[in-house]
Amino acid sequence: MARFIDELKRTHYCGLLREGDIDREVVLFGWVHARRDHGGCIFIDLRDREGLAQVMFDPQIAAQAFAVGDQARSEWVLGVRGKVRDRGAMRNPKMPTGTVEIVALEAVVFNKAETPVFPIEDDIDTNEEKRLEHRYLDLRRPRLQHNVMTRSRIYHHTRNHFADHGFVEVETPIFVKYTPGGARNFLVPARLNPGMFYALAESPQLFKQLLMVAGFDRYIQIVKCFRDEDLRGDRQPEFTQIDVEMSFVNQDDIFGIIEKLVIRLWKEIHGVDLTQRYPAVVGDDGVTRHFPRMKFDESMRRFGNDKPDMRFGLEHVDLTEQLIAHAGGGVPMLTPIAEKFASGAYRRDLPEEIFKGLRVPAEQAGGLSRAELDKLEGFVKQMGAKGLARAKVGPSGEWLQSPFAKTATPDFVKAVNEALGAKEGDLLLFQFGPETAVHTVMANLRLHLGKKLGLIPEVGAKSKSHETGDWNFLWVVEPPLFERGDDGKSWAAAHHPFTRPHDGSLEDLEKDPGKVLCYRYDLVLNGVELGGGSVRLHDPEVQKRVFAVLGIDDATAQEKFGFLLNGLKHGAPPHGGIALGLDRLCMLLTESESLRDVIAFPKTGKGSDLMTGAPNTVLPEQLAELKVRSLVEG
RNA sequence: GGGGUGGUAGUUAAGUCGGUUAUAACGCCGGCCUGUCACGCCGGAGGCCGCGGGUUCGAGUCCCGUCCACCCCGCCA
Repeated sequence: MARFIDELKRTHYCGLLREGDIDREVVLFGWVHARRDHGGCIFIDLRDREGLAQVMFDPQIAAQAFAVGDQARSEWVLGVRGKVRDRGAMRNPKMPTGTVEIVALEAVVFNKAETPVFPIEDDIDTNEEKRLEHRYLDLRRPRLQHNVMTRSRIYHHTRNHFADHGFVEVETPIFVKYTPGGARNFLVPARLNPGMFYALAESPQLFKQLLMVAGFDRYIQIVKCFRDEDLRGDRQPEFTQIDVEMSFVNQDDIFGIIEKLVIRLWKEIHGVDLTQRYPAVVGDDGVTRHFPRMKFDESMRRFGNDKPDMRFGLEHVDLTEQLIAHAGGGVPMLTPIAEKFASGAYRRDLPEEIFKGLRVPAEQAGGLSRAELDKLEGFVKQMGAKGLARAKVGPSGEWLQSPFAKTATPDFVKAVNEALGAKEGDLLLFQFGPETAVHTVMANLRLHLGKKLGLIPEVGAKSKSHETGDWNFLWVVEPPLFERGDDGKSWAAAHHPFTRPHDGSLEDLEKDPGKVLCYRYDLVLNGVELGGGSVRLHDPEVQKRVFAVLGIDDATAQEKFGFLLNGLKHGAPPHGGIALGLDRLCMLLTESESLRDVIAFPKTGKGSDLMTGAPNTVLPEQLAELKVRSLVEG
């Protein structure tokens, strides 16, 4: 074996051999991808991270090499010295290296391998469970190799981009002080301080603000974050953010640097020039903008969430005004809501209950059978909806097959039809009740219908979205600063309490907290939240007023966030920042269906690592050393 | 925390109304084959039917519980 590696160094990656290498003597190292034995001669497709190359073993040419090829099996690790030759008429147009093959002159078995649990190729239908158990095999598959290497290039371009713009990369602690609010924290027992715990940082939020106070001016970090919440296909307990903070900037400045990064990444990774779709627009204020912006309020009204997928229609229409104007329109289910508005119990500008409709145009609605409509009702019920009122629009605009049809007044029907733009054959779907519930149901219903009706391009390797340029970016801006607390009466910070209120909203802080907007923003791509951030509150007076609304007194604020507040008192520059979800960015750039496909060693929906077996129980002695007792029976 | 789907050979699946020896494809092993590239031909091995209880003369199949994975809601920036 000493000859290979010590004397014979690799000269080429298998997957990169081309016609230009013909007649060269090469040394290749790789895995046996496939072996075809013809008795006299043997073909082996040798695989490395760059791809496959066909190696031909001929006993007439090299008996020693042939013996290796004869013995070799799937996934054995080989070294081959050989000569590249033209395959002539025998070329394989399906392979990038298909015009050439390597005639083996000398070969070595570095290692044998057990029969692989599943084939090392794309488009396998093996359970994800099996794939995660043997992740080292899964990662050998070309698609995951590509994803992991693409991710590496994303790190590289991201760091270069920020370095080019004068950003300083700083590491912040992972073991941090527990701060209340937001996501649940993972806790780490502090052995040197019995009974005490560190929290794993859910983000470097407070530290990056303090780096601004420290004067670093522009901060970047590609950083792991930890949140102990329930998981999804697009959520992991540990994930990576591109974390950014800048001093002496406004919202436009932050958008500018992020838009440039995104444009650069799409150019470098996909070769797509996003500026064709999103050319620079210089506003009256002299600021250059690329991506469109939408106010939070408009997004909720039209799409029911703050991350609209604008690649298709099926927008929502708020019909609460029509409901009020027609006193419930004769529909018993709707009348109580109208009465609440009439009596003044509900405000029109901040309604507690609303009535929304969604129109499925006739050409798409025709494809939905009665049974499928009933299934839709099941779909919304699993999200807590009481039902899914619907109506088919008749020739004269009348409602058919509808629970509202019997009693709805003609004027109300007409008003609703007009608001929705309803035409004959259209299907109308309605939802009414508490605002947040209606929005959740309608937003999910819209996405569900979009997929079902084929209005959203398929995600995955077969997707052509990077070719057709269906990359739909959007900034969602100006959300409310506060939302109702769990009790429905108090106020809680919608983002975090250090977000700067909108200039025009300051007078509402005490009068009408629900109306206060703020400098917070999310970057959305094709309905996926890529990241978000805010301009921070650096005025101690306004900060005090915000805490007052939240019911946090000075002592409590000091106890919870003392270190940040102290920092802000010592000369804090105006600052703001953003964090982009790197995993999601990779997912979209590699057009993967799951976050797990862009993370080398991901965890399952219960947060376990099927390969290593984490988390696991520990010995009583280990707990004792940490002064921790488990409540679970061993 | 709630709902849905699934777990049978190494892998992916079939398995009817509860009834003889649990099927198939791919993979694997052996033999043959010098131009294959989804190589081909002949032969063969391979099973705790997720786990634990129950019903029954008899359970892969029915019932109860439990574990695991995936998807959705809640939760989560």
